[in-house]
Amino acid sequence: MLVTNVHSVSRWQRTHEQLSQAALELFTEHGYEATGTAQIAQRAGVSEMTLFRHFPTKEALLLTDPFDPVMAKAVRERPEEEAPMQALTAGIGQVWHTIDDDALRTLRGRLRIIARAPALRGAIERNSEASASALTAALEDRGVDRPQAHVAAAAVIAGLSAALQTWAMTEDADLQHTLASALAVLAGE
Amino acid sequence: MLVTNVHSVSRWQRTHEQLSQAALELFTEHGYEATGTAQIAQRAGVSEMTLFRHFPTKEALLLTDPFDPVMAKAVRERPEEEAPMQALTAGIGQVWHTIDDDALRTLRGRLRIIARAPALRGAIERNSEASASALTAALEDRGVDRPQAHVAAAAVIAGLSAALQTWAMTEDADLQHTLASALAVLAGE
DNA sequence: CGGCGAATGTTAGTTACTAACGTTCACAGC
DNA sequence: GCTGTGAACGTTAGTAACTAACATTCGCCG
Repeated sequence: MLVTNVHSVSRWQRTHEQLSQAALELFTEHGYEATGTAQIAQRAGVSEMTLFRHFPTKEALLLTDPFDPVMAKAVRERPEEEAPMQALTAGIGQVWHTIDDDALRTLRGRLRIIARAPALRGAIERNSEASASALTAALEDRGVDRPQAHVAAAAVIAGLSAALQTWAMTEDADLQHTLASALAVLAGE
Repeated sequence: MLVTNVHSVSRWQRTHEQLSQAALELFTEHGYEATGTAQIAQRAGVSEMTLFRHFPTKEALLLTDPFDPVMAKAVRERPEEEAPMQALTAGIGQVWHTIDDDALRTLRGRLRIIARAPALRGAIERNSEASASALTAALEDRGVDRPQAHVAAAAVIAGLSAALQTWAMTEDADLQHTLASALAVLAGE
């Protein structure tokens, strides 16, 4: 390290971001599979070991969704009489209007990398287990029993992922429109 | 090999089944992650290299679903006026009554192994990309446009997987009942 | 400045998976 | 029965993601 650092943010947080950014750069340049973990670590200016202390797997460098709790909250606050799928689609629908354009651009970039890497085809689903859990809990709070809540949550997350994937790979696609029609389908048309 | 073989089935098919069976045995005995590919190959009486010539990955030893085309056909034959989610749930619902008990038992065994292995949490979803594609195509034939078909298919498959997972891990669960309520939820209740 | 814990480095190893090339097996025609 | 030919298999050597154990440096507090 050449310069003495500003100490406003923790050291851990800094290297964490450096790693994340280095990974995104290299992935977009050479693709996911053609990029090695050692290579990423090098660009971030740390050792390979440190990389794995920050991210448990290579995949984890791509997947960070901060939207789960927000969606769960929205679902919990839907009117009681709505059926599981209705509450989910409605809750999610209103949340996605609140995300700023910058976050959407980076999200789109990540989705593109994922779509281009065969080895990552199921990565979103695997990652979004967390999202599904959050939504399952939200439904349970509404009185839906566990298995059914799990089914509905998993289904909606999968459908949402599919829609986002399409959006990311289509050149001139409007997110709001894509999402709206996807949620409509999920709600039973 | 000690005995000269009967030639009724091809050599390839025989080792293929030996590998599959050896894997299932070892996975149920020691779990998925504690079982090495070399170990599986050894029990099957072949080299590790041969294992990977038959199965592209370690995961592939577990995943073989022959139900896709049947479900797709059923969906295609649903009445025209049904919405995507309705056609899917109805079509799948009538297919699952036709599967014999033996197939269900082995399916259950496999699902249990998967559920017990953290590394395989998303394996079903990843594998069922094929299933999703088949259902997407079926919906397209019904006049649904591609993105929406993809969303609905991915959602239903994910929900179905979740239901099967619950069924496999619950001691005294009736498949037909579990499936019925899952499909009901997906259809919008 | 001195110390103490957090963050990182180093080394060595395991495991899934691949490439290149040599070897054996099953079955055809002679 | 003998041989040739291609499919199936073995061997060796290697890559890449990840892990464990232990040493080292960094950053902050007294």
